[in-house]
Order: sequence, then C-alpha cells, then structure tokens
Amino acid sequence: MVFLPHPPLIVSQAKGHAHLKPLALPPLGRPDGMTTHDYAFNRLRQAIMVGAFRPGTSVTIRGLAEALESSPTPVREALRQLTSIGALQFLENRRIVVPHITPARFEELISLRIALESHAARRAVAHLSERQIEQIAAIDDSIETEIRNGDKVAALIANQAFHRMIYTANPDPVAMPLVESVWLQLGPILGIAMEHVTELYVVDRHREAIEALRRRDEDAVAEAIAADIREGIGGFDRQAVAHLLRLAA
Amino acid sequence: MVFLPHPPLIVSQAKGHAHLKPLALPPLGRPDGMTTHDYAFNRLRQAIMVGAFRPGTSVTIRGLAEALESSPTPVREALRQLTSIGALQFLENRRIVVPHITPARFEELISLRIALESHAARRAVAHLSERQIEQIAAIDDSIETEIRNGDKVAALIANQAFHRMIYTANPDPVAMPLVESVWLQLGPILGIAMEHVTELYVVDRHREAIEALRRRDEDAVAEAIAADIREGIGGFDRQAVAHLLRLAA
DNA sequence: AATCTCTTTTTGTGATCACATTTTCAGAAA
DNA sequence: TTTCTGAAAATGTGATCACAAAAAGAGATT
Repeated sequence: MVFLPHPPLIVSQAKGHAHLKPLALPPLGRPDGMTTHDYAFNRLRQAIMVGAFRPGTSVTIRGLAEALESSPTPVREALRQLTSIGALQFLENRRIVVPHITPARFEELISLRIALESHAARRAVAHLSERQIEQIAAIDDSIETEIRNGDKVAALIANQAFHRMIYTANPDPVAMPLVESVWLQLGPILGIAMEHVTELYVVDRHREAIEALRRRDEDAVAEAIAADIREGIGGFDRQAVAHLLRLAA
Repeated sequence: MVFLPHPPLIVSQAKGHAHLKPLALPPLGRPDGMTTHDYAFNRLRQAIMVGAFRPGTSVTIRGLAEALESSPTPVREALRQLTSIGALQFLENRRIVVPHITPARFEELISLRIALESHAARRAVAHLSERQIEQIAAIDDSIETEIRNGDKVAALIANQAFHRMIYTANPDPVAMPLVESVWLQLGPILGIAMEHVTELYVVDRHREAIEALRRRDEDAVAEAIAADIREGIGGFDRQAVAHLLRLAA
C-alpha cells in the first residue's frame, strides 16, 4: 500500500454562498488501487464528520469534481452515498446541501447517540481483550495530548477513534455504521461549536468507561458512555444550540 | 402525480448462480418526474426489504440496468446507496452481492432492532395524535387481513407500515433511516424464512402497543415493541437461523 | 477425471457529452 | 430603489464509450 501525498483541498462554494471563505478539506492519503469514487467518498465523509461544512452549505458535483481532480460520475456516486447516511441532502430542486439543524433535531440526535452507543458499548464488552483495552486507554491519553496541543480537529478525531475502537471490538459491528451516520449528522454543528469554544475540556467519563471495561461490567460501561455523551456534546441545551446556529447564520 | 403501470421485473442473476430461477421484483409505481436513479433505488430497496433476494446473491450493474430499462450510471448510483445502508456489499473483487448472514450477525441485528425501535417508539409517543393512533390500529387490522389472505409479502409490508407509522410520528424522525437500514439487512433471511414457514401468525404485542400508546405510557410502548420484535422474528434461535441458512444454500 | 493455460466474454470504472432544468444576472420598467 | 423580464451561465441527469480487471470457457496436458 503506497500512500500518495495530496495537497489541501479547496472547495469552491456554490454561488449563493460566495461570501463564505472556501473550505479547506483536511488532506487524506489515497492508497493506490483505491477507486476515485471511494476516495471522494472518504474524503468528503471525513470532512463532514469533523465539521468542515456548515449547516446549509451547498455543494455542486462539478465543483467537487474539480477540487478532487476527477469527473462528475464518481463524485455523484459519493454524494449519493453521503445522502443515504444523512450527511447530505438532495433538495427538491436538486441542489445538494448540508442539512440544517434545529434545536429539536439536535436533541433527537443526541438522544439517539446515547441509545445507540450505550447499546453498542454493551455488546462489545465481552469481546474486548485486555490488550485492546490498553490500546483504548492509550487513545484516551492521545486525546488529552491533542487538547493540550490545541488541535481541536485532532482531538475530535481521537475521540471518535476512542468510541470506534470500543464498538468495533464486536466481531459483528452492525451498530457501527449507524453510529457513524449520527456522528455525520452532528458534524456540522460540531464545526460551529469548535469555532466558538475557546477551550476544549475532556469529560472524564472515559476513564470511568475504561475501568468498567476492565471489570467487564456491561451496565457500568453503557452508563459511562451515556454519561460521556450527555455531558459532552449533549451538554449543549436548546438555548446554546440556538445561539450557535444564530452565530453561524 | 401520475403513476405509470410497470411490468414485473425479472432480474437475470450473475452467471455463477444460473441455477437459481430469475427473481421477480415486486412492481412499484413510478411517479413521473422521479429520476431514473430514484426509481432504481426504491425498486431495489423494496425488493431487498421484503426478502426478494437471497443472501449471497450477486447482481450486476448491467443486468439490473437492462431489467430496469435504463443505463449503468443511475443503477450504479442506486447500488452504491444500497451499500451505504447495508443492503448490499461491494466485495474486494468488485462483485456486488447481498451480504451473507451468520447466526451471530442475525442475533446482533435483532438486538439492535430492539434497542433502536424501542427508543424510536418511546420518542414518538408524545407526538402521536388520537387520530394517528386509530390509523395505526387500522394498519394492524390490515395485517391480519393479509395474513388470512395468505399474502405473506403484503402482510410483511403492512407490518413494516405499522412500525413506521409509530416512529415517524416524531417530527424529527432521525432514527427511522437507521431502523430501515436494519430491516434491509434482515430482509434476505426474512425471505428465506417466508419460503419455509407455512403459516404466518401475528404476535399480539401490537394490540398491547396500541393500548400503551393510548395511555401515553412510554415505558409500556417501548416494552411492547421490544417484545414484539423478540417474539416475532427475534424468536428464531441460533439453530433455527442456521437451519434456514442451510436450506437456502 | 482433474488441473493448467490461454483466449473470449463479462463486468466495474470513470470520463465525456447532450439535454433539460434551475439559477444568475444584466437591463428595462414601474 | 425595487421589481420584472429574458438571455446567459451553471448544474443535475443519464446515456455512451474506452479501458482494465475479473470471470468464464475451451482445449491441452498430466
């Protein structure tokens, strides 16, 4: 597997949003052999998940094709896939936009995250090896490192890796794609939050979860994950969300 | 909206499965104005959800394009979307197959259905109007009618409509797409089961759910839905699933 | 009969083009 | 200044084609 370097990706916005500065998509290695479509899909997905797009942003097939140095066909496939998992939305008039978020929808998504992830965590406990638990603890350390470095995106990605590593210990991780779908839908507001939050702090439910994993205590793991979400991103109340959305508008 | 009639759809299987008889996809109206891609997606999705494809079946882009009287481009988009929601799988060698199911994966999917749908039901209770509850009761009646008619597919679709109507009462039904993803993944084994189950019987947890809805008792609704799943399709134990998969192989 | 090899066919991929719809925008009219 | 109108540009859609990889099949060899 050879990883080709890739320049930062600048996406020109649709004309109606010309006042917004072009977005720089985080670079992402492209293993050779990977199809153009797959590359486009993963690149966009990653960008949305870490909040590189604002709610309501509209993108165009040709624009992305140009940014990714390819043609409309594979990009359109990638965009269609992204709509299937709730990351994008094809409107009636065929424009492609990042879905808007309302406080109510935000609340639904958080509540769904809690239900889904505490379930996924519970179903993973029995399958985790001691070694895997130590790797999870290591990821948790890296989160704090990234926070100290002030690299919010890196901290966010590490936080997702923490959760993902737990859930995918299950040999049939059927819940993982659904979890990622919810993450993608929360991505845009997360991006806004990161712009307006000066200091990231880590909710220390991770240690609690790791301890519970070591004890193989399914209920405690599920509860720690639920609390982590509730006190983390879930801590935004309706007013805070509405405020953030106003700031971004 | 004009609905055009459409002939039954015969999908020629990939060569390696030539011994299987061609599958007839249930017809589905195509509103004019609907894109070719959308039509292909919905038609295939519906077919998979009601068990028209066996696990392991492989499909080809050109084959489906011919069956749908269109070209590869929109079909490929539809197939890519279907993989995003777990209904299909692109293998390493680029063949497109209906995912295989193992007893363990089946169990995970059922357990996920329970977690997801009892959550979705709970979050819908407060939003259901009296009128909607009566409509749900009417759908439940239609399920029994279809069963008496011996129309398994119609009964299955009505059963899905019953669940869907509850969950989508939520004005932000963010869980619904995830629920449908799980339904799609269970579709193929459901199709096998229907071929080998002579008599459909309805688990009478639906009445229980409806009663709980009338009382606005969220816990009781969630528990009734969970029990409905557990005692319905979830009632297959590992042995039964393994047996069914052997029969289909 | 089973295995290997080489040719033929099938299949997924992605670029391109024509078409219809939508959006944008300049200029006229109120 | 605001609103309306029509031409020009941009955009999504879907069919087609060339290419490379994979699968299938025929024939030879063991």
